[in-house]
Amino acid sequence: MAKGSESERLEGNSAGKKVCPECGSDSFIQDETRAEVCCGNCGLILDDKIMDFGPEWRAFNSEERNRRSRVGSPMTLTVHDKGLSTMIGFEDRDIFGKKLSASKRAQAYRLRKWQIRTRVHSSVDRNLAHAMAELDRISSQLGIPRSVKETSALMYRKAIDRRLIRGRSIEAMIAATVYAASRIRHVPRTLDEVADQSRVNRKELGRCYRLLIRELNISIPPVNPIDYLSRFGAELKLSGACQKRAAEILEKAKEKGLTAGKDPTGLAAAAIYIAGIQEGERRTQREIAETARVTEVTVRNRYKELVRQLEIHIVV
DNA sequence: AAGACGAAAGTGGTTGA
DNA sequence: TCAACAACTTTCGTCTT
Repeated sequence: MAKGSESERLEGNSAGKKVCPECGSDSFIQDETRAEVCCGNCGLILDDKIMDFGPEWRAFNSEERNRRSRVGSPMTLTVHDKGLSTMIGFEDRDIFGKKLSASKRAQAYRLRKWQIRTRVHSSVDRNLAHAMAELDRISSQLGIPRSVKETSALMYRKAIDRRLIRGRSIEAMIAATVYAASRIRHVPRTLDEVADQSRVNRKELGRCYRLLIRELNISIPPVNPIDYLSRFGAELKLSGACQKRAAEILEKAKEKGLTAGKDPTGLAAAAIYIAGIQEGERRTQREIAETARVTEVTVRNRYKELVRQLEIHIVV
């Protein structure tokens, strides 16, 4: 729902159809509070100078001024202090580069000491600092857009509040939030992909994920195979038309109830195989199976099924 | 020779008693 | 807790392009 309205606005603002120069995807995420537009598939930031078109509120007191001010660095949840703090520097010089007096220097030293103590040395913050570093690592490995990263970070913070982290590994819980967030934001990664990039095995990851959604009362609908198309399509260098064709096939399959209980990656792979043949961009079953991380047999079974049930005629 | 096909046996996860 | 079960994987021999 939100995704649709975002991309509509984007297309409305620009002349012609916009596609990501990095991966060719045409889904974008627009974030006015961060003044950014990024690719919904690979997370490439396409425009970081968009205007805030919100009303120019006037402020009548200092509280309102703080709330309504639209300058300053953007807030982010992926840094353990949300990126808002000012660090007291290490050089004992003032802004003009002049040496500080002895008493000022002593004061700066004390401030620094307390800043470090309060910032990183409380156990929650230490945990968060570690977790956010891991989140950075994992999401860059998986090529995950920043909006998903923010969602993960938010979930992790909630998990800490609900005391779900103690006694469990930070890596496992972060990986679980990444998996969950990628599904929520419709750029799913498979359990295996996430597990491969963390030091957690698939089983443990699955357990943490289930715990997370149960305890935080999050309901995540089953993965829609269509959500995989842009990523697999980009990896296989398929045209937009071909990806669109694959999406149509999956829509029809869904209407006919052929998708229930089937591995969504396998379905996406099969649809891509069929669409590739129809659009003259044939890829072998093995190539597709590899990118979708299923076996050729699965691609084959699904595609045979689709062809039969949807009465698709393929001219080879 | 590469790709596609399909049978058969094996695997991990879910369901229901 | 266990067995039945469906979906998927692995493996392999055969057919097609």
